[in-house]
Amino acid sequence: MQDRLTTLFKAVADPTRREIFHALVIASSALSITQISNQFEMTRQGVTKHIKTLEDAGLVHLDTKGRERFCNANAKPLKELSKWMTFYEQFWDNSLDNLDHFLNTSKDA
Amino acid sequence: MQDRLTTLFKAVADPTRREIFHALVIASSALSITQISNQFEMTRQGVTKHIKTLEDAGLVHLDTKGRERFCNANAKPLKELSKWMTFYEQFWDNSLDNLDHFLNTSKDA
DNA sequence: TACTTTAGCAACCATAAAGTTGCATATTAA
DNA sequence: TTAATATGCAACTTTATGGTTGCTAAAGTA
Repeated sequence: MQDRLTTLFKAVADPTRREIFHALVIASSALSITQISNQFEMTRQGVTKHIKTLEDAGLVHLDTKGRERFCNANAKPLKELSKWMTFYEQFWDNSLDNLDHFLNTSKDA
Repeated sequence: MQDRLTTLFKAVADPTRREIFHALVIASSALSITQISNQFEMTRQGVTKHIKTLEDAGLVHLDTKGRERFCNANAKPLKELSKWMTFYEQFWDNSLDNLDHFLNTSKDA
């Protein structure tokens, strides 16, 4: 369907999803779908969809206990985004001389 | 309309846009819209739209010369994404102990 | 057993997004 | 001045996306 990087970037491109993810990261314990829903002005089903997207991206892990599903954040996949950006870091501060730097640092690699 | 982080993440969440951006970053000189279009199996208008999105995110700078518009990549805005991720780095390798680390590093801030 | 809570699933809606075609316009070349 | 090139703009199509409502089922509780 779509590559991992795209899945990850899209998951995080939605502001609501970033909020949910953040809430889970700083939560003192795993939160159920309903608990998360209560923190947002949105239906439970809406939250469920976002959780699914985050889960697909590997940013959330679900743990079913009885009738509840507890969500845990997993920040690890963000490493992949960070890694993608690494290449462009060399161009951050010399946007006008992209070529030179690129050639100098990669031609003999 | 939407916050900067969202604009940025969305710009970069599209694989075609990442390709265009990459092509511009490693290009030896600014490329015109037509020149970029020739590198992609897409109409010129399609590319124009992507360029517009990248421009809105600040990742591309346009420079009109005569009837042509030359595009330059600007990687600087990626810093903002990187900055966003910084907070979550502390959770990369201890996804199960999010709370503890968070409390230890931010409670007295 | 009856009631309540947690959640999934499906259908639906509105809007955004990716990409297209067609046409008008400005600039450059012949 | 005529032709060719580079582009923008607008309209349109298709498919995703964010969100909703309504219903069903499973798991606890009284």
